[in-house]
Amino acid sequence: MTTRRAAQRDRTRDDIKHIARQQMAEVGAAGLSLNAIARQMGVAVSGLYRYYDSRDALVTALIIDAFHAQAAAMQAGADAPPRNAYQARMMGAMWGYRSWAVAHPAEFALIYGSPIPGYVAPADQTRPAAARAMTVVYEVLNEAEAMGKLHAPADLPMPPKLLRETGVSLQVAYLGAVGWTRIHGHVTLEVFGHLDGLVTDLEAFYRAECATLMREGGLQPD
Amino acid sequence: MTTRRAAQRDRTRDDIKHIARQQMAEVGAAGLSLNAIARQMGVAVSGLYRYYDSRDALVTALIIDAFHAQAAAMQAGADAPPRNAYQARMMGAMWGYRSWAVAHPAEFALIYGSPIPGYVAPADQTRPAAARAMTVVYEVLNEAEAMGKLHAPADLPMPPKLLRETGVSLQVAYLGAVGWTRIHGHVTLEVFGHLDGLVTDLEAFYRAECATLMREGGLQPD
DNA sequence: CACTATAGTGAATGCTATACACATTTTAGC
DNA sequence: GCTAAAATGTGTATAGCATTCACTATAGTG
Repeated sequence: MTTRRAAQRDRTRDDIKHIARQQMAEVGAAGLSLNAIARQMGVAVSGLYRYYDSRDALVTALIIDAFHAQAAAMQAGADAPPRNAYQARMMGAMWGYRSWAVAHPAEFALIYGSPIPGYVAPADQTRPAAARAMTVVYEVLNEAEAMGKLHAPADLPMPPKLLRETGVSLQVAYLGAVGWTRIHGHVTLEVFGHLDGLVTDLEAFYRAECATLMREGGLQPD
Repeated sequence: MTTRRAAQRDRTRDDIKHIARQQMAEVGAAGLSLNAIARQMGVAVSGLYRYYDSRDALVTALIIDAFHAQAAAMQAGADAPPRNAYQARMMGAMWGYRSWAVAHPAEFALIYGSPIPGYVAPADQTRPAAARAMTVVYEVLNEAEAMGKLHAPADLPMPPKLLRETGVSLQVAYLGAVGWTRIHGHVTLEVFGHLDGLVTDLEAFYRAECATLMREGGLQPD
């Protein structure tokens, strides 16, 4: 129950992650090097293994952090407008998704880019973190739906397990999935630089797509 | 002007790329290893440098091939229906985009996933290859527009340079960009496994999104 | 047929992750 | 306050990686 040493330990683990994020920003997610981290920390590389079992374990920790960070950005965006301004809240969440991504391209690449060579994410740890983002959206949509402000066309069946476990309606699940794919398409192309020269004003373009999406979902302007 | 030796050389280069693609399918794009390729070819790794200046040079070649392969898949999809069945041709191109991606996930990751650590693509070589896919779409949309079958809302300015260089109209450029972001969002999430459990029937879901897109663009059923 | 350009080899360099044995420091129990 | 245990950190060793270079064997060309 001692916390003197445990606290120190946590601090070191955070230091490692912090430097790792820094390096990712420079050299990219897959270029993460324990040696480089140790060098910057002024410590022997073998010592890092006291804090993370392997490079993969560190990557997993970074992935989970990244999912949480993005979800937090979305939550903040969704919480800013008044409670009953559903469209503004949705817009806030979607804007948070993109803002976080363009501000943290390497961490975005880590969670949504190509999988790292030998690495396989331990689903039991990363899945819950990944689900948090969707939860933010579901929350807003649920409330809008309860107020009768949502009229999305859901002409396709959705996974029963998803509906059961999240408790959302068919239309909420459908709109969530459609919304995510659209939003994500723009964001991932923008972050990886594939929209350069194709679009004039990336922010305006994104906003327009979000507006279209909400119109389609029957979410009226507040 | 001899071609005896040159042909042999080209054949070997293709062999290398072939094995590289094979390995990418197993270990992922960033996990590509010259050593592993040489081992499988039963040759000394240093010998590979006679054919590609570096690992990056090989990667560049694979990227260009991948862009062309996907564009070819789209072209084939667009060419299958009758010339004046514009909606079917668009659908064919979009279906080709996704089909190629799910059939070649590693190569898809190579061109649209997170950038490889130290690697920077030589834009002068990869850009033209990357643009080919969009050209396929532009071609169909141009013809549909000329026939008065396209009514896309283009409420945003598009890059003048793009319009000038491709010769497409504002609405075609706009619909192309919107379409790509949507399509790509679904495909990239599907290929990287992020839609598992979120969507019941991935193909039906994709088709529905494509249909929505074309309806929005004013492309009538043929 | 003889010459030469090329293909291919093996060794060397300097990265990387990881494992292990050892030394040092810090904490906990008495 | 002292001692035993636990945790931290180091140095070394192994194995895999990309890349360079000097060298040899060979195949294509004139």
